[in-house]
Amino acid sequence: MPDNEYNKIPNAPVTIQDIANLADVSIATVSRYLHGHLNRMSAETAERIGRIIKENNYVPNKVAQNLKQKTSSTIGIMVANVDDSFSVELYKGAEEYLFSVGYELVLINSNGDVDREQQLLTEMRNRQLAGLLVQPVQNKLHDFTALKDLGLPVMILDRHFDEPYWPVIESNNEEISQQLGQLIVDKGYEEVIILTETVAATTSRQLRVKGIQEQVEAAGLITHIIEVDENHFDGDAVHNRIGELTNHRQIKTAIVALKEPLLLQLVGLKIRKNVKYPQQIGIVGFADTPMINILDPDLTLVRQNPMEMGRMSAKMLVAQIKNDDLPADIVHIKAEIIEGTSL
Amino acid sequence: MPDNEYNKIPNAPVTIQDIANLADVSIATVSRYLHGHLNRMSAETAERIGRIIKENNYVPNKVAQNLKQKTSSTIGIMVANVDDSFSVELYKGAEEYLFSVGYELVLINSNGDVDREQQLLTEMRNRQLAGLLVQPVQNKLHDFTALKDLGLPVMILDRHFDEPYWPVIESNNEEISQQLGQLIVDKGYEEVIILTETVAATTSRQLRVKGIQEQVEAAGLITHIIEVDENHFDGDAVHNRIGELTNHRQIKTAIVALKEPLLLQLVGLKIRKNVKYPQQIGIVGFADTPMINILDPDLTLVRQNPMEMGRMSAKMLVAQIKNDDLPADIVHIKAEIIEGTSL
DNA sequence: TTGTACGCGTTATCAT
DNA sequence: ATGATAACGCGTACAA
Repeated sequence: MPDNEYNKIPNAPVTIQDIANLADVSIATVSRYLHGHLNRMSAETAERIGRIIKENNYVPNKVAQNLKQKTSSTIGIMVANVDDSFSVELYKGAEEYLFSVGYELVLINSNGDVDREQQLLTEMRNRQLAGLLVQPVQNKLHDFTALKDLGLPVMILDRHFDEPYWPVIESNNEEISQQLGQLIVDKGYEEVIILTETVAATTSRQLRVKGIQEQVEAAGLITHIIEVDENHFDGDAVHNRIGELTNHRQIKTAIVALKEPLLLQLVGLKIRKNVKYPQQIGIVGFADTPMINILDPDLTLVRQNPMEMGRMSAKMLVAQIKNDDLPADIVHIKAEIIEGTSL
Repeated sequence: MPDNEYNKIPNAPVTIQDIANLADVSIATVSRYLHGHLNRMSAETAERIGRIIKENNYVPNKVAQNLKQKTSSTIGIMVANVDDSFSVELYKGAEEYLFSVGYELVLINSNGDVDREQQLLTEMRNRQLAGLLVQPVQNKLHDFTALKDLGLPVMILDRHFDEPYWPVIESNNEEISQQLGQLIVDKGYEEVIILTETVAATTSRQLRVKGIQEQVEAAGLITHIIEVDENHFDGDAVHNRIGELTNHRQIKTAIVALKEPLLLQLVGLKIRKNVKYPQQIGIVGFADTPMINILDPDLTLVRQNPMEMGRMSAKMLVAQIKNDDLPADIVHIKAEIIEGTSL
């Protein structure tokens, strides 16, 4: 049975061979056309091939291309928590860029779970990825040996390891925290309470605490840290603890939430306990979605730029893929302080 | 140059051929092993192949598999808005299932934009997808002819078209809205205000309005509809409009927000305007994230189950892919009313 | 300017 | 019980 356009089953995808047959040239010529090597054929053939491709709206089979070129066009982004808008913004920024340059982006959710992250990393080899963006849950390079062994191009987002290996994209956590500390000092606060999850767990928290403390303690203020578990937030306990540190002594205090959900909790607390700011208590926090402003347009916020982080990391990843080198650098994306009246 | 294990470049992926060489069998035998046809070889060879596969931790190249089998193992999910937690939950449910059965899921964001959705649909053929989950922005089948022509397995999520074509997964919008209407009646409200974006735009809004109105008007209550644009929400205007419809006439009124962001706006409004419920004004709304409860634990909510919707749609999509048929059905996933004290 | 033929890693048919 | 081999759709030396 001859292999031409007359014996195709209906709706079967049209291949480069089909186009070649219809245009009465070889697949090599069609392939050249597809890759823009128009100078290697006559103007007429080029026109003819182009027309026939349009008519049959042929599009090359990416799977075959990938097999031939030993690459895949899909990139993975392993985020710490899809429920967190920060992670979603990382994704959006990366997706926008990658889509524009012909990659697809697969979202992988480690869900803030160390074990799940570990498992996904080992399963990584099954997926056929060209590269990986990671917002890690763990912070030791050692935990990522599975990934190292893969020899895959990688970018680290939002956090960094004890030991540099892959390039990193982060917010300027320390710098912006220093600015925040200075702002608190300038506003005449006398004490600072930092509300956060376990500080030791991530580098970003460490840097934020460090930045604030440095600046604030240089001005002679006292800082307290309240460590909580976001998933088991005990509003009353926190409220009492804050009470101990403030009311009883009539001291003008700034409360800093290092993460959006905690800021949200804080706002909820403020509403229920009917706290007024900023005469006595000032509130400020890290938040990345406009949503929280719907609720309280007056909040003073530190806003990061996760979308830009995603975009930048995607660009650098593609550069890595193309050059196949590993520039172990750190790029800082600037955060900004949006002043409301809550601080 | 002989093609065996001795001339491999370091770190090159190990192939079925490599395993065959090492095990001193043909690739056919290895392939049989991989597909579990252990009865078609001696126990010793099976053991040997298995061991060598482990030792070299070989894993089959999915790209090659896909090329051979004329399928890809990636599925797309085109959501209306990644900033909306509902869409994210759809994704999560689908991903969880698909991952477990060996597919990867690519998230595509139409961003609530009709033009972008249209463009993505036409570009769909470039991506090599096994199937597509769609949470449509448009509601006319006609707008999806590009997709129809592709002959791709498709599931429609959260909304449905004027004309059935692909199977649909939805919340039981009408039913749950009737229950909500009944609850409002039972609680002794005298009027109902529905806060929503343009009703005509999506079927789910139509069904919700219909369900509420049916039940409530059967009991003789009056309903008002306030249509707003989520992206240009004018709190004062809405507050004034509500004022016109309520305070001035001292009527016990229930306000229903058909969508989480609107409920959030409503709560923000309530806080700023210092409204008390439910003596005079009752508030209830559709919301799918626990987040809103952080803010106000007392809210009465209608909670859908988008994660289950995602999971179910993924299952049905895979079934479609395997059978290659199109059961144009509608599956309803139950929503539930979570009673707080705000209504 | 254009065509032939091989290989990418698998699967599956047909031999032996 | 096992092996040789032809596809899958594409890219690209190498020829012509």
